[in-house]
Amino acid sequence: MPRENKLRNTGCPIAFALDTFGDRWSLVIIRDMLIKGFQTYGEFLEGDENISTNILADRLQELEALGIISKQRDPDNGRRVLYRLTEKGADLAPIMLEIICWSRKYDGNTKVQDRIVERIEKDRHGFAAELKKRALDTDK
Amino acid sequence: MPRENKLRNTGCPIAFALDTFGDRWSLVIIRDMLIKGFQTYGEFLEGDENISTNILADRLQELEALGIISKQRDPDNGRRVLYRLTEKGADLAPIMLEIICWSRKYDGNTKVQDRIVERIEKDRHGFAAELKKRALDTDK
DNA sequence: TGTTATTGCTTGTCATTTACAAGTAGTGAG
DNA sequence: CTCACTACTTGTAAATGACAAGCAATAACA
Repeated sequence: MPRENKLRNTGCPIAFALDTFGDRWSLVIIRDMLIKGFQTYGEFLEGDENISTNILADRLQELEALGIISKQRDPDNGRRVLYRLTEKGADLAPIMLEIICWSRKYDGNTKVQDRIVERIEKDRHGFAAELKKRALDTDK
Repeated sequence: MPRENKLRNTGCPIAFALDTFGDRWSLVIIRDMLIKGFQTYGEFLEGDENISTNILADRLQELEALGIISKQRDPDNGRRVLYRLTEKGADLAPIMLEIICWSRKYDGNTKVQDRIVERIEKDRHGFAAELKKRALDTDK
């Protein structure tokens, strides 16, 4: 399906969200930024899941076009590009946390630190806000 | 990518979840079951998003293999097959609700009834539990 | 009991996307 | 002014997706 016909525009929030990040890689990149604090192409590339370089480049461009992330040359090192979450991107934190809980319940292989889980169960909202703040504070 | 190599198995809950429902259609089907109460192939097929019949058949089989849904012939009408969410599937309700909130915030075209949004904001947990219960109670 | 309609699929074809490998371009450091 | 680092682009073969058509089992009806 060509990219420009990708949008379903049915008014359904689930369809809209899937048109935005409904693929195998977008949320992995967003996780890298939101949870792991990654900011560069190289960091994404060396993540545990071994994303292909062309797919990574494509997704970064797409996520930027969708307003989920922004890019900027590193002022301190001109050959480095810094990717950061926008507010729209950082607001995916609550979804991310619910996904973590679900996977932990149903995947024996999933590893999540106990303190993370406790934190989510005790105060999802506050934890999401903290992740969002941290992601946005790397801005200048 | 061949289906059997699809699993990343990195221990990351986000990657696990995406390996389960990280595509353009799986969550749409689950939404149909969880929110709209759809149960049959024909209902899914006639949904607003116009899913292709081969993709639908493939996803239903995959979701069943993953333990997200179960299928059974309708005892009252032998040419009909009833698809239902398992507990694993119904437990996706909290994720679904967070997605609804996010899309409503960022997609001007998204239509969600005000009472739904109020219900989510007021008591996410209780609302998710209600959706789950309703989905599982269609069982016999 | 034979015909027709309903329901849930399968098959075929072509376009698009993915994974993997290799190569290129701009920047900075020595 | 060469060399390495960082962020990409390009090429290719295989897998997946969308669209259209057809098939099979069950049930309703004559």
